[in-house]
Amino acid sequence: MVSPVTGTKEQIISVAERLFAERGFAGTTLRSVVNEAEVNLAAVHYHFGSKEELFRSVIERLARPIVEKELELLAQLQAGPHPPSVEAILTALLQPCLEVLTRDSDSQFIRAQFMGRCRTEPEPIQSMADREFAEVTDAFLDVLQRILPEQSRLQLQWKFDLVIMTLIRVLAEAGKPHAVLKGNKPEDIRAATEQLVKFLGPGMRS
Amino acid sequence: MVSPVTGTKEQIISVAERLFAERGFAGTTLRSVVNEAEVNLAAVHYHFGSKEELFRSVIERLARPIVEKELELLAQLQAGPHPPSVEAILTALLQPCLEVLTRDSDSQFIRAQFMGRCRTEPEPIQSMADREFAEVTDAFLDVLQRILPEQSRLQLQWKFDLVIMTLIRVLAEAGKPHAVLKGNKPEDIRAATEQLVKFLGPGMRS
DNA sequence: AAAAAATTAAAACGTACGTTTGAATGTAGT
DNA sequence: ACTACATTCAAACGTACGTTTTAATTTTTT
Repeated sequence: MVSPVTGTKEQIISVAERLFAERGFAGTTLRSVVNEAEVNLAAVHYHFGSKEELFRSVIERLARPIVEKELELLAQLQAGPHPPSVEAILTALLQPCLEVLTRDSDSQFIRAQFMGRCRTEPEPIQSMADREFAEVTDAFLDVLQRILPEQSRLQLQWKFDLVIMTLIRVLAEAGKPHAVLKGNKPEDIRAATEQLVKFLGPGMRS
Repeated sequence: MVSPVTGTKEQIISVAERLFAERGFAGTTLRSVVNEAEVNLAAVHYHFGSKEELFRSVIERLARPIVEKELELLAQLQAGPHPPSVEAILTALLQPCLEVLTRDSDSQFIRAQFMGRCRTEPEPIQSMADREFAEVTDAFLDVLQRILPEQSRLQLQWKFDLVIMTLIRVLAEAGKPHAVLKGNKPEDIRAATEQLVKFLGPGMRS
């Protein structure tokens, strides 16, 4: 080993995350990944087996901390004495994403753009991401259903879906001139979360 | 000519629209387009010059009727004696899209998915679509600014962007089990528009 | 009907893709 | 030091891509 800042495997995942985010699955070549990662082409298949499995690895590394944080916040809300407000639930959903997805990114909001890709890529890519977030999706829908019993499950489902889509758009546009999310400083994240909750909260109640 | 239902050029655009929508720009091969369109491979470069120009042609055919309809509805609103409500503006924005994008599609909601692609493809694809809708975007922002003067232009811009993103998501998911938009019948479109306006209207006012 | 222009057709161009191979190198464990 | 294993490397594999070329064919014009 010459002196990679981190291991080959992590290096590949990091570069792949950015390129997949910018150019999509089909638009990203393994050769461009290994060039930027400064590793050998064959290393991808040695460590991951295929391009598709590399994509799955990127999803997993990204999703795990978000899912855990969201489930934790949701559990806290449910443990409280009073049923949580719509706004509190939305905050528990949006905050971890905004935090995790904008953290530790040397350049820009790569992880956010990557998340967006996951929802627009053709199968079987899309299902990979859905599966990774299925647990937290169900949990949130259950809580929402409890405090909004007058709305049908169907309504809650498409509204939740639109909330996620909004979040992803916000993240994908983060840092751009007229974006909600200006930067990745804690105050930026708090401000953006607050604005988004105000934007989405009323519609959630129908 | 053996017996193409319509001209070669239109045939190519129609198939390309669907495949671009399903697989994205990079994920769609010209060979798959000409196979399904039952035309010769060279016809693409004869009629369009390149893959990129083919994509532009798809955008143009799709955007023109929507832009015209939206500008017309907006002009009607402004011509009225009273300043229009947020809800009326949202309806003028959403209705034409829902109508045009779900009309005449033999199979499913292809045009809608295609619109979504335009916003997530890498440059220069994304700018192509932006340019095509720039006029109507500016017009809507101006009207919104007039009736919501207490909000900054910046706020209105990102909110408008989120509305468009929501619309695209609704269209992309149209027809699926838990979608807002159930089908392409007039009553389905009216119902979906109404639900969306209720969902987005309050947030628009902040 | 002949000439001109527009369109379609088949084949090949060079390039780049994901993947595989087999040898070279590094890293433990004994 | 030797063995066993894990990792890296350069090179090549077959395939498919966007594009070009040249000729055949159809359509339009005169």
